[in-house]
Amino acid sequence: MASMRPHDHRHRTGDALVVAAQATLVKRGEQWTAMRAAVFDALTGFDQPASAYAVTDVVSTALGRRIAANSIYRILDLFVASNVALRVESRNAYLANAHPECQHDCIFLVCDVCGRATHIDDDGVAATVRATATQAGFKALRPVIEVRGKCATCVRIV
Amino acid sequence: MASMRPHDHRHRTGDALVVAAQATLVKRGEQWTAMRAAVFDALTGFDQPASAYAVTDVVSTALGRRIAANSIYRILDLFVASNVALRVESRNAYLANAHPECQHDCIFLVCDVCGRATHIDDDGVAATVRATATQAGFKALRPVIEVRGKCATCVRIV
DNA sequence: GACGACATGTAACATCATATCGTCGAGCTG
DNA sequence: CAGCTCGACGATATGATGTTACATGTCGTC
Repeated sequence: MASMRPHDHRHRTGDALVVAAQATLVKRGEQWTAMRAAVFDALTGFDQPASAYAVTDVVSTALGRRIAANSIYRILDLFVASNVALRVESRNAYLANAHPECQHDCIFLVCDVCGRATHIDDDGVAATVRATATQAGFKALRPVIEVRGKCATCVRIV
Repeated sequence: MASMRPHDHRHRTGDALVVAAQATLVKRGEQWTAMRAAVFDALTGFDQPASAYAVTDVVSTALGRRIAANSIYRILDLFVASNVALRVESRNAYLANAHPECQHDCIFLVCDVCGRATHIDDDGVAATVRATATQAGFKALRPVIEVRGKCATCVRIV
């Protein structure tokens, strides 16, 4: 199946990722508040996409006081709009974007066994999907490409 | 962008579609009850993907008594499992499958303006997505390919 | 210190989905 | 026919997800 090789930017992790996220937000004229930092920290602390309420719990614990879910939603929405976080539509869940500085139509491989999601950027596949939409007279704004199945680890185990 | 031409089975409508849906269910050893018929009718009555609760309202009106949401969910789940209905993940909504007799990884073009969804079957695109997952060591079971954007009509209007 | 802009809090509500257990009727079997 | 089982559906509750409206806080600036 001919598709461009995914380009090989590094997927950032840890502090470097936080710095990148902050920079991305600031570049958009948004603030990097303690609250937002806490939400982003919470996101990076999960090993799989987290629901807004799971994030709420973690942030509440981290800050030592109860945070309302809608505050978290606001921030998650901002993050998604700013490409700092991503939303897995088929799971109603969020994760930190490992490279907020570049824009992709990303693809999620979501394991139905362990719940983990692998985020890959294959611009070739995305372009194919977009082109198909265009052929149908449709103006593609945001492709949602998620593959439900089993990850390499879980295929062996289950 | 090379992709197979979508094959040209007819997308069924109206009574023919109901018959096809019924046949599909029966072939799986499932019953075609009055309740299920009402749910399917409701689905075909919408011009866009409908939420389970919207279906509930329509079915309740049609039957002249209040139907509980969980009954509708049961039936919708059965329909989806039987390929008689499809679920738009990015909208938490359901629609009747225009050709329940054949299995596809279908693609939705979801208009964010008017809410309508166009259902296309491009096995080439789906195969590309599946292949990409496979390359990553992932066992693809159910690709979710939905393109959010504007339909041809709404692009002109808005 | 008054003001504006924006972030966050509070509360209520709306929507989406599942769990559990009870009832009913269709079809089987003795 | 009596009694049984089984699948479909009902009733109720609850949990999960997402939104709205408005109040309050915080901070930079004049």
